Amino acid sequence: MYTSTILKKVALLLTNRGIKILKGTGISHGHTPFLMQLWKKDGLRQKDLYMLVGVEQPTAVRILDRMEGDGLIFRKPSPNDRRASEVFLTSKGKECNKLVDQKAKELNQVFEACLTKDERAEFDRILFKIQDYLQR
Amino acid sequence: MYTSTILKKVALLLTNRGIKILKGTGISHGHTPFLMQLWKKDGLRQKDLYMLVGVEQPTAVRILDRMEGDGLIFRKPSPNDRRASEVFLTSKGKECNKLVDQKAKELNQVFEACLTKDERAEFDRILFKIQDYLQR
DNA sequence: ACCTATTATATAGCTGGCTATGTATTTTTC
DNA sequence: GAAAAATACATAGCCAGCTATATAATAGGT
Repeated sequence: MYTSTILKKVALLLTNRGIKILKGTGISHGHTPFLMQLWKKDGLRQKDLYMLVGVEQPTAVRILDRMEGDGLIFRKPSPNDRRASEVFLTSKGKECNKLVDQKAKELNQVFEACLTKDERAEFDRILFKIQDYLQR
Repeated sequence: MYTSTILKKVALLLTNRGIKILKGTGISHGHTPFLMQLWKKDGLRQKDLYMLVGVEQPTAVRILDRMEGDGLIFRKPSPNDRRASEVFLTSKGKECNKLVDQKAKELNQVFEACLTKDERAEFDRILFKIQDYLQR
């Protein structure tokens, strides 16, 4: 059994659990990494956003389109660069902060439920190591 | 930073690397887990296949449709149950065994390149533990 | 034997990942 | 300063995940 196979399977199981946890909130699991970045710093450009989130530009465009349609964000043309648009949270986008963070913590409790503290620390450390290598 | 976030990000990076590695082979990354099961045991029912692969039934149907279109597999109505179809490898599907396994090994070398043997063993062990928990 | 429930596959339609390409606006280079 | 290169975003179209639902066949209960 290849490590990449099991890793992808676990990621899929986690994603599906995350979807279930978010059901009924009106927030999609694809929105959450964008929301998290915007809660940290509002008014980012699309480019900054998709670099931080780690997806390609057209993926971000479509997710932001839906988030805009759902009333979570709005785009404003950048005053400095007419090619660029800046992304801002609506009040709805700001207010769901606590709810979504609670749901994210709930998902993350999977690890607390099945791993020891040492295992979690080691797991995180190894994941970052792999990420660094793959993004070298 | 949540463990689930970094785990999903690493899985995405790995998936994309796998896609690059498979480019030019005519095999899609979604096909490989199905091929691997069929190399072990040919003539499985669709149901057995998607259970083993760990995806939902409609996901499997569509991937098998494409694999059939690509000449990797064919479906045969089950003699025992007229609802079911059994999935068989074509000669093309059988012959790509070595190539695809080599590509899978190549992808898996990511882990050998950035982790020690002990880290790999620990990482696998933890992944299986999480998988067991999520599939409880 | 029939009617119901279950099962196996297929279809429709959503989300989120990608590459390739288009369009408008900088930025760079000469 | 004009042409070329680069950049920011949008669009088109593919793949792979999902849920909900349809269809056909089998299995079960009375």
